[in-house]
Amino acid sequence: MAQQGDGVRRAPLSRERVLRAGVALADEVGIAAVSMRRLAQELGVVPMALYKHVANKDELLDGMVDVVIGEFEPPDPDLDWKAAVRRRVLSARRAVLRHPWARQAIESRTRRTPAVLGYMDAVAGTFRAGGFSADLTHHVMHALGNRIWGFSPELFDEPRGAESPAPSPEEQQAREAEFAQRYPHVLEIAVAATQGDLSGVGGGCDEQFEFEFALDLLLDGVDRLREQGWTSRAARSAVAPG
Amino acid sequence: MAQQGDGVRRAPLSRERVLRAGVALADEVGIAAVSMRRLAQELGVVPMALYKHVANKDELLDGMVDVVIGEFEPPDPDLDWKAAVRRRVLSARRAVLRHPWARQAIESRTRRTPAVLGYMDAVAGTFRAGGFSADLTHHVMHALGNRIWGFSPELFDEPRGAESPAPSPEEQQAREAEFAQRYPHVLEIAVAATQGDLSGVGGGCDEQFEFEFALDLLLDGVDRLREQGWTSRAARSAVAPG
DNA sequence: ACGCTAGGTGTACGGCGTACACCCGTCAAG
DNA sequence: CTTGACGGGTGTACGCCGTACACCTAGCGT
Repeated sequence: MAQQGDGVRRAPLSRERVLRAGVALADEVGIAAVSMRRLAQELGVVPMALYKHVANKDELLDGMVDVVIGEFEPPDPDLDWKAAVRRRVLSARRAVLRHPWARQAIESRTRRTPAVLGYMDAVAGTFRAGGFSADLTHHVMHALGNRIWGFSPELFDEPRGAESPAPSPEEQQAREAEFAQRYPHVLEIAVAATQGDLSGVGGGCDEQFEFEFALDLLLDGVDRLREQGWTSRAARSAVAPG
Repeated sequence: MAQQGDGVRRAPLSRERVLRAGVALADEVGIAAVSMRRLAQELGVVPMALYKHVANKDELLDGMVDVVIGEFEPPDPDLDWKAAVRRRVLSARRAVLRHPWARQAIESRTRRTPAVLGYMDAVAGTFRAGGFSADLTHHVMHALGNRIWGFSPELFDEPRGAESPAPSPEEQQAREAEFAQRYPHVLEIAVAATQGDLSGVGGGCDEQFEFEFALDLLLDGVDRLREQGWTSRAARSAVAPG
């Protein structure tokens, strides 16, 4: 604990503290604004001090991802495989939504840290326990892809940052008309998504619903394959050209 | 064309030329090594010259993505919807595989450039023409997510960069043993994927097969929904808690 | 009392994106 | 033929970044 009391003696750094501060900082200012210097400042410390706890910035980011993964909650072990996977994935989703930078961070890094492997192992184990062959489990993990992490790319999400603030009503209207002509189908599905309310296309889209839609589509699909005793060998030969 | 001949007079820059050079450079050295300075050097020009053709680096990257999208081939218009989507997506995949940095770039930017919108519109239009409601089309687009771009996250891909080069045979074996104990299911599916050849887990995984597996799973799933006259309204109310 | 070590410090380097002032070749108008 | 505007390449400079390397110091086991 070191002698305190002589003014403002700060708690000692540690890898743990550095990573947590990194997560907190990214939550506040976005991942792009997280730099070693900024993080050090936040911790009341000189930049190089961080390097005693993380090897470099890449490892910092990996560690921050691990912190988020640590927030995933394991599901009730009594659930059947489908419910268990669903719960686990939706818990992952909640964690990722709490840390909006995490999606990007998880997508961009491919380091297989113990936390990453542990999570993948848990998901794979759930399929195996549910009667999936290792073969099918493997393909299912691939098919779920990002969805395992609780997110999927948002096709229609808001353009970031401020744009031209007020494009004048008639210009706005002209722009919409051109859009309708050039991208009729995009417009159409945007309308379907918002039930007619077009203020900010994409803003009215229920991401959670979309996510569960796709997740269940995949889970139901693979359930069917499992029931049918699907194997990749059979699939390959069925498809193989004469 | 300006007078040439007096030695090595270079062709004038243009937005087109800048973007193409950016693509070529990224192909060669990876997206991380593409900087305004490096790109300028490649073009035999001072860095600031680029800013006469692209507003900033972000716009450069958006433009480079557009170049890749421009390589996507539209499918034969006589194909039915499923085959048409499949062809279009697999063509997108080929383009993205030609430019390995593109996946990352597409994932990380959310700008809706005309090229992006045009592509989305074409895909959505194919579903609509195939008898999908705008509603279902919307959800299907979401469900396909990244897959529309011809890629999906590679769960198991190689760690990048060189690591500790030779970890000594017995240490290697100890490491594998620990791995097997800690991540049994990951190991199991890795074995299934490589049919027993564990040299470089993940190296032996047939990405193309995985991709088509997931794509067809989704396409067949949504085909079923379409046949059943699925609507999101019905789905929501069927699931809504009493 | 002594030296080891873990951990925080200070300085410095090379690279980045890009703001801003400049300059020069081309070409239309006078 | 002169002129002046303008599109596009140049040069300099600023403030950020990650991090190598040498250093210092407090606390501890001996």
